[in-house]
Amino acid sequence: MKQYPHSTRLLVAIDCIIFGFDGEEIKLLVIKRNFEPERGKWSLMGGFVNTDEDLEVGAERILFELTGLNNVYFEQLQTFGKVNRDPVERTISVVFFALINIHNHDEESVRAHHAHWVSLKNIPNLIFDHQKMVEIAIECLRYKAALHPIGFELLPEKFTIPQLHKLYEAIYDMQLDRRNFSRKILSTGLLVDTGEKNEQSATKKAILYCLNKEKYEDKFHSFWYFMPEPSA
Amino acid sequence: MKQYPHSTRLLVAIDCIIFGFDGEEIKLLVIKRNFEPERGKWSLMGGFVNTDEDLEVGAERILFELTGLNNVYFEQLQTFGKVNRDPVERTISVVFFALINIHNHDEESVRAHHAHWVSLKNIPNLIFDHQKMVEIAIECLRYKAALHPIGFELLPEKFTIPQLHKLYEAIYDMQLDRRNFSRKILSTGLLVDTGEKNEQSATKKAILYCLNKEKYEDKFHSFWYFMPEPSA
DNA sequence: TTTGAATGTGTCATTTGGACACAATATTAT
DNA sequence: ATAATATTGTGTCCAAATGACACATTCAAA
Repeated sequence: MKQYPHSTRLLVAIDCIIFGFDGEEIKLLVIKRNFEPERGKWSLMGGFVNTDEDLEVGAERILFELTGLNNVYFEQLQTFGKVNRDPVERTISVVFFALINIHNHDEESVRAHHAHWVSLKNIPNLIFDHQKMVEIAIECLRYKAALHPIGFELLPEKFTIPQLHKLYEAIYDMQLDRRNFSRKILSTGLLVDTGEKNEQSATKKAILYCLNKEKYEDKFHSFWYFMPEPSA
Repeated sequence: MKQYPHSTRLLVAIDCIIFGFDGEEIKLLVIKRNFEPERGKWSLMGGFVNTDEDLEVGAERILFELTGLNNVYFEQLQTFGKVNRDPVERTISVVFFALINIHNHDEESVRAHHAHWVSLKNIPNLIFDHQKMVEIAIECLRYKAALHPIGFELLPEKFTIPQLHKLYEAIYDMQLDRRNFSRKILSTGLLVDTGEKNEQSATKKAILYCLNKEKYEDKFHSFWYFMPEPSA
């Protein structure tokens, strides 16, 4: 049913950038391709868009295929469309990035796809323009995490302030004063003391917090940096 | 030369959201379609991606076609790919948004395309999902303008602080204290006094400033809201 | 010359942010 | 037991930024 006869149709792919946090570093989930082209090389997880499939649905499908997870946080990053980005045939790639709790994913699927978590500081060479995609995704993560409380997507439901602190240090690859960070995070009112403590600690056990869902939804879309705070 | 034989190719379009500022309001440039489908309805300016054309090049082509302008600020917004967004045939649309000096564009081309500048507060019904695209573009504009000095793209090279003030009030649709705004803008060091004054004013003539190119490039990529300022 | 609107600059109280000290908690070594 | 050590929670201090607001200056038109 082609009704725009004079226009060319192009292959449309989806690539997924999947971030996790192991408690020390931000990690990226990449696969070792066992298919052509570029078999044996590292790449992002991806696939082609099905004819009857929304882009977001395609992204969910691909994320599920690799991680076995269904309700993960993801958003569209950008679309890459340089003419020669795929040497086989011109392909437009719509790129998504996802944040998952690294301990939740299905290790079986990951093994099946020859996937590995790699440190952002030590990313192997990736095929095509995947390197660039990751760069932009990191920048986007830094952006959003500075303005919206999305970092929590990388942590378990219950988490401690020191964990959160390490997470933000990892995202921005910089040292953040522990005490000022704590004050700032607590002042948002996003954190709720669960009454429990992190029993895993070898020293003083930190308080386990969870998110205040209401405030979370509220604050999610406010950013206000250059603009003044709405005074009511 | 199709070498991914089992995948379906899709139509890929580009749509452009073009913002301008008339001194009072942010305006959007929309066209009245004189072609099918939806002839006679309002829509964003767009076109299909050519086979041998990068996405950005396509966007430039479309922007030039409508405005006659070549070096305008634009960036990729997002890609829209709902299965039924175009009733004729499934079409993926990569959306760009551009900021132009409203007084620079080629009125001839604009007339030829039956295009009009409409106020953001009074946008006519647009075809397909173009309404949604515009919503997201406005949000994106607010985002970026809060964090990066992109507002200047909407003004002439030489501008006054009151103009800038009105621009930001228009972008955020809110009142901003004139004096605090002035202080904040001046403290960035981005503005250079040209020594000239706005002769058009009927009352006190405001100082005309231009951008400090160096600081502009410097500051363009810093955003720092949640994160502390780098202390050097 | 006066008037009125717009523009440039300044003041002040409050809040926020960065640097840093110290007390509390829990494990391990003595 | 007790001390030593590492980690966590909370507080203080000062400088800088922010929001609310006053006042003086400039220009065209009355």
